[in-house]
Amino acid sequence: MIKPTESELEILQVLWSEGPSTVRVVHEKLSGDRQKEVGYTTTLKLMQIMLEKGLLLRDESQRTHIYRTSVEESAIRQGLLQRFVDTAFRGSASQLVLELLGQHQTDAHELEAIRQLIDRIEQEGDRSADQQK
Amino acid sequence: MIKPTESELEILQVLWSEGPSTVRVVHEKLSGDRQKEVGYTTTLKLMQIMLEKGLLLRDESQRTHIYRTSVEESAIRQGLLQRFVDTAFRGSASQLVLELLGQHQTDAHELEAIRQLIDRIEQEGDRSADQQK
DNA sequence: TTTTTTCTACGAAAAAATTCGTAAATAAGT
DNA sequence: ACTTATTTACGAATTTTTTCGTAGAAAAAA
Repeated sequence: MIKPTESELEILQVLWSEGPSTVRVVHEKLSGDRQKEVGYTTTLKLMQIMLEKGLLLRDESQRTHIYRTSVEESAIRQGLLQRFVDTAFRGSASQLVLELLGQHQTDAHELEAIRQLIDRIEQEGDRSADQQK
Repeated sequence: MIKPTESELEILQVLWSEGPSTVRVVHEKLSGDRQKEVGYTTTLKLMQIMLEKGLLLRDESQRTHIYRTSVEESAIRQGLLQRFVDTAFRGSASQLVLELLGQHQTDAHELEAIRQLIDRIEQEGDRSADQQK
């Protein structure tokens, strides 16, 4: 399974939100947003490694290369999430949500959107026998 | 902030679910559950390090020491979750929930538990809201 | 043109995390 | 008693991740 490291994930985040970018742009975004203050070549090196790993692709037609992600954000997220639920919450999704909604004041609209999603999922699954305890 | 590594977290999980245990017990649990096959002294060393860090406590009154966690599971979970939401979902809790529910792995029980949780939160925010949909 | 800046490549150092071997002490088994 | 097994302590090797320095090419600025 694809498992980006923490630093790699930060870079992926930037590329997902900014689209294909140069090392310079990514580096400055990281320096700005976060309290992540590292040298330029550090970011460069990381992105080169990610290229080797196949996590990124790049356009080398210009001297200044342009990198883009090779993986779907949702695919990575799913993998990370699955792993996270397993390791941090022993597989209990509801426990995770409980914790999450407990600490953030998720606003009413989002809450409602989530509830509707649950309704939809439950309906879809209803054709198979109910599993209620 | 407390930040256990992945291996440390696995050990914490065992101790949270099994209660105070010896290295032997933890080690065997890890060997069994997972495809985590390491030597006994590796587990021992890890737990000793965790002791130094203050992540664990131990009873040394017997030769075979008994370790227990010094931190609340929920406290660790909160920290991990906060970090996870930030790094993997750029801080969007609702996005995380949506992704989570999108995965079909979430079974009916979990879904229902989450829905009830949301109902409860919505009620707290607005007491005159519908109870049922 | 000459100088300065910007970029990539590359190697390797530094830091963090994981792994294990060995020795000494205690306990258990025969 | 004596042999084997279990446990801790400790140091260090290994692996993974992160960091950066240096060199050379290309571009931009002066």
